Amino acid sequence: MASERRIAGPCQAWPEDSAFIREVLDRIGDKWTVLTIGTLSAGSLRYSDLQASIPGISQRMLTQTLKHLERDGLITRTAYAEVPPRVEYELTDLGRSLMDAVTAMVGWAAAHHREVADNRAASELTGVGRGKAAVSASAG
Amino acid sequence: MASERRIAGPCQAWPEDSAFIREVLDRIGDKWTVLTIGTLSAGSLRYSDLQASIPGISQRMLTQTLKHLERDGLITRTAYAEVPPRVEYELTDLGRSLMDAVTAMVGWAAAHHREVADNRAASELTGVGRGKAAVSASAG
DNA sequence: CAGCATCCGGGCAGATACTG
DNA sequence: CAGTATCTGCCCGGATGCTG
Repeated sequence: MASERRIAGPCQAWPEDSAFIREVLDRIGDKWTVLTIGTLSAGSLRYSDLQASIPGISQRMLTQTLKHLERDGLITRTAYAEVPPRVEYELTDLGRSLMDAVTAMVGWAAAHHREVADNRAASELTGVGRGKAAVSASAG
Repeated sequence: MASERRIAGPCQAWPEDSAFIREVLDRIGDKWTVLTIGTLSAGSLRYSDLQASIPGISQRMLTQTLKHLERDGLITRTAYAEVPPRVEYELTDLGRSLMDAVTAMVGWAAAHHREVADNRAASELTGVGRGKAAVSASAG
């Protein structure tokens, strides 16, 4: 909604400022960012919950990811000055808007990662995309 | 279509195998991959055209990206054994299906990258997500 | 034209130890 | 519980030089 001013079809060259793609990729293209946003789609969660919900993540990466997301206004951080410290993270509207893209990505992954893995395995056998590729002879 | 068996809503924990997300992120989460797929959405293109269409890309990255995409069955590579060598790359159906996700991502980027940059600048001033964050005092 | 091989610097990201 | 700080290895990614 309210977006595709550019791209979205046949486009030979990028609008010279493909930098904003880099911007977004540096953010949502990150594995941990996607997982974090997806996890936060459930609603407000605290630090330890996030760490528990995202299997392989380290404190460093979780903290860093959360900070970046907060900096960019994708999530909010609420710290309660209690005796047992408690900090809750929640998606902002902007963060939720990003969820659409993330969901599309995750959806594609869920739907096609099998195919990809299959093609990958097949390529290993045939040697496609690996070393010298077979040349399709054609009229010259 | 035919995808969201999981996620797509309130999900506390990832299905233990968030590995497939890593899979997809390692692929389309890459800046050059996104740009390459987006560029190939125009149709069949040759190596030099791709390099010209993607401003900052190096031969190394272009070649690497193309190989990975070919390995995964997202694009096809057709080499013509002519005197002036010519190689054309084209998206497969699988590659085109990925375009939806990529488009969503790019669309979000185009629509909100301004907001993100804005929030980012504002955070720099207030110190949010940077060093010590202000603690919101609350009832215990 | 369409690649490949190599060197090399920078930042990403894990493990570990410590703090409020 | 919710982080911070540091050390370090690894891989990304650019620049260069060479081939078919």
